[in-house]
Amino acid sequence: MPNKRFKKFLSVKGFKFTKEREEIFSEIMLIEGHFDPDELFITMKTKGSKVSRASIYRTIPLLVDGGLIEKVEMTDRHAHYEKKPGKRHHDHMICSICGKVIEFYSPELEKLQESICRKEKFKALRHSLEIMGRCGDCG
Amino acid sequence: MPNKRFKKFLSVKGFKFTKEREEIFSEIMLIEGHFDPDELFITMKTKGSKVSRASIYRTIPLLVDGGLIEKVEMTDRHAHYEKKPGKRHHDHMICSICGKVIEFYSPELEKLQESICRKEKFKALRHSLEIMGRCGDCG
DNA sequence: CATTTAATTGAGATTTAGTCTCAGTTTAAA
DNA sequence: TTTAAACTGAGACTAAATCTCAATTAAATG
Ligand SMILES: [Mn+2]
Ligand SMILES: [Mn+2]
Ligand SMILES: [Zn+2]
Ligand SMILES: [Zn+2]
Repeated sequence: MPNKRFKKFLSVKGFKFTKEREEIFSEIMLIEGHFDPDELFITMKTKGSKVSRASIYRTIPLLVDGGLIEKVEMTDRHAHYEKKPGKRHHDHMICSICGKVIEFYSPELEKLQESICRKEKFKALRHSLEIMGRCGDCG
Repeated sequence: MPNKRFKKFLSVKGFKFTKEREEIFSEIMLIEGHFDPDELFITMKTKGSKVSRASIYRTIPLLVDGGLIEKVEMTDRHAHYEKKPGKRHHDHMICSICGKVIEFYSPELEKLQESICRKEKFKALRHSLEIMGRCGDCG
């Protein structure tokens, strides 16, 4: 389970493996698709969790650093994340009419980006590509 | 001057060409590189402008819609923009160590994106690609 | 197991980017 | 001109994210 990876990451970094962090982490692992910290907080609270909003906002960057989730930074005013393993990297098309999000992955595009970075002597760690426009349904 | 383009855009959309909008627009055109709305407000205020923060926040989306500026949405907590004409579209590599921003433009990459969108029946209007990592200087 | 200490927590205050309200003003078309 | 709709500024408001600090807890050490 990815639980092991999280535990490992924490100990390597000298952070503690607390029940709050575990709870937050495993709740996130249940989520299919995007989530935002506050909606996660509400969900957990509804389920009876005592974990605070502060702990959620503190744990999320740890998970990002540990490579377990990634920021997808939607068009909205607040940050969105999604878990990384289980779903390989992909980019987004976002319809500005209906809000639909089309996930896509193009190996050619990824390759091309890598070669561009190489040319600039830039060591890419992650990237975010969002294409805004109108989806097929919205003409 | 791009001023004409802005005026045209406003009249086509049925919006009014006010002195506030003109002032904001021409101030932006003076800026080389990125800016954020609040720093623009301070700059203008310092120069003696009476334009309100609200008008700045109201005018910026108009300029984006009109294709005169674009959101670059930096890693920060608030939005950044930059003027579009004079400088053709480009994407960004951002060094997470020193913060350096490398602007690049790859016609191949743009072409590839277009063809991917066509495949999804998605009509792309704009996009933002940010590659995070470490620049040459930062190893 | 008991001790110790630095990390972590929750509650709520604080910050701040961005939006909204509304009465008064301005634009531009007629 | 006149007129109607668009626009403005001041400041209230919203909400995402961060911070504060006293109390708690993980986990290393003996
Ligand atoms: Mn990609
Ligand atoms: Mn591009
Ligand atoms: Zn759509
Ligand atoms: Zn650097």
